[in-house]
Amino acid sequence: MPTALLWFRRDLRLDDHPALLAAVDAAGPDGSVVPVFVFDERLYGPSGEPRRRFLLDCLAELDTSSGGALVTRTGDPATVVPALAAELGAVSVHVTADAGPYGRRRDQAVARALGDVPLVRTGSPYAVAPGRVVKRDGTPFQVFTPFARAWREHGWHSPAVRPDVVPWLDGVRSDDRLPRPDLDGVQLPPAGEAAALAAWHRFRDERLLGYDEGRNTPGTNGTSRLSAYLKYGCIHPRTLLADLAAEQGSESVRRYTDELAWRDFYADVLWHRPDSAREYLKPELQGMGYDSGPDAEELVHAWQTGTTGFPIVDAGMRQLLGEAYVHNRVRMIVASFLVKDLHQEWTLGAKYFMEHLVDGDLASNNHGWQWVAGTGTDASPYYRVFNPVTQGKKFDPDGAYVKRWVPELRDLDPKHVHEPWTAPGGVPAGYPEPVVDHAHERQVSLDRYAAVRAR
DNA sequence: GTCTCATTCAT
DNA sequence: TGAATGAGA
Repeated sequence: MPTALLWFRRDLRLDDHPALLAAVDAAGPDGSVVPVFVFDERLYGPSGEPRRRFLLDCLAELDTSSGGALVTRTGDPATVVPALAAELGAVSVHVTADAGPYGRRRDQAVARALGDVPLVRTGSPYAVAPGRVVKRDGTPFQVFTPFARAWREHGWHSPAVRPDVVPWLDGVRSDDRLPRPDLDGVQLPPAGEAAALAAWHRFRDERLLGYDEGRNTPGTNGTSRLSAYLKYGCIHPRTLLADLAAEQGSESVRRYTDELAWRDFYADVLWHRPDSAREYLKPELQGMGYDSGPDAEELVHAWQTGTTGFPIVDAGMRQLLGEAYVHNRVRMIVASFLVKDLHQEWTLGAKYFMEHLVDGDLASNNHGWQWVAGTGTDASPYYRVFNPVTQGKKFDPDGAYVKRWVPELRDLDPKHVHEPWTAPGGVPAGYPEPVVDHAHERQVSLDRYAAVRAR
């Protein structure tokens, strides 16, 4: 009666799950599979309450779909996993490979601590496992477009077929449950695999063909909203790509595929440069002049709370606090504002995002911030400074997004909503005047950039 | 084969 | 500006 352990991490689903198939296979016809999740303070601690809550809810769903068999334990995986394996006399421990810097170290430690019981890594959270797509000379890509071309050429497996029956072993003891964070009104997406599939099907059937247009207007429901599900592996990108294959030819499908390629690209960059989540990929920009002191702290606070007086920035930051999510276009705008207008290091914004986002993913988030800051791998011919007013007018022309999140501006005519200081009655009561002069701060940033480049 | 250069292109 | 690529030295 062999027992195989299936250790879930960022793969909280049963569909398209190669490691699950490997576990079922290892257990054999008479054996059983024990699903386990380990709460690791190193990951759970810094997650922030929205992700902790979402994770707990995903695990509850996973427990239900595995017939109540899910075992949860708390502690250092290098201790907890071998202890459970010994307790059950497990023949092997199965995981989806983790490509992150901490996950790789952790898995090495667990594999070592398991001794004779093999830690079997099957599959990855990506369409193409990080490290696989390389240039002809074998070195990694540093620019997205050539990476995406090679990534498409490389291709990916079809989704793994869900097993008809999994011989889950019931009744294994779990540690005490962790408290479910009370988020005080934050609206999270419904958790779990079934919700992820439903969200995907709705997007695919109703909005995918309008994605090319819709993805840039935060006031409309134009994006897939799958990021939190992808983060926790409630759905695998291959499942999405398999469906997309049926709809080739449209610009929207190509665009959406590109977004999945960005996710793989950033995971690939992190794979090759494990320090790039914290360290500047262009180290020279670390020496730029950044602001500090009480005034700077007050400006950062205005950014964090959505009270900068720039409507699109405030709307974005309030969406972050209200939904633990921000529309992608707006992420770039608020990030640019913190780095270029408030002269803060990208690391400060990346950290704040990671504390509040339900979809917070180290590779996508931190490299996205580096992209905006101009410190990333992406070679840009100019120093990007987003203009919050122009961006607002362009991507939220009727002000629907701003008005949803900034009620103080609801009565403004669309032509004033992105620059309320031009409204006939001035800035509406209760809404702040702009905390900085964008034209001035833009110049300051450009000057500091020129200074650091001249060195 | 390997280096050098011109061309292309960047959400 | 600089990465990627392919042609030519």
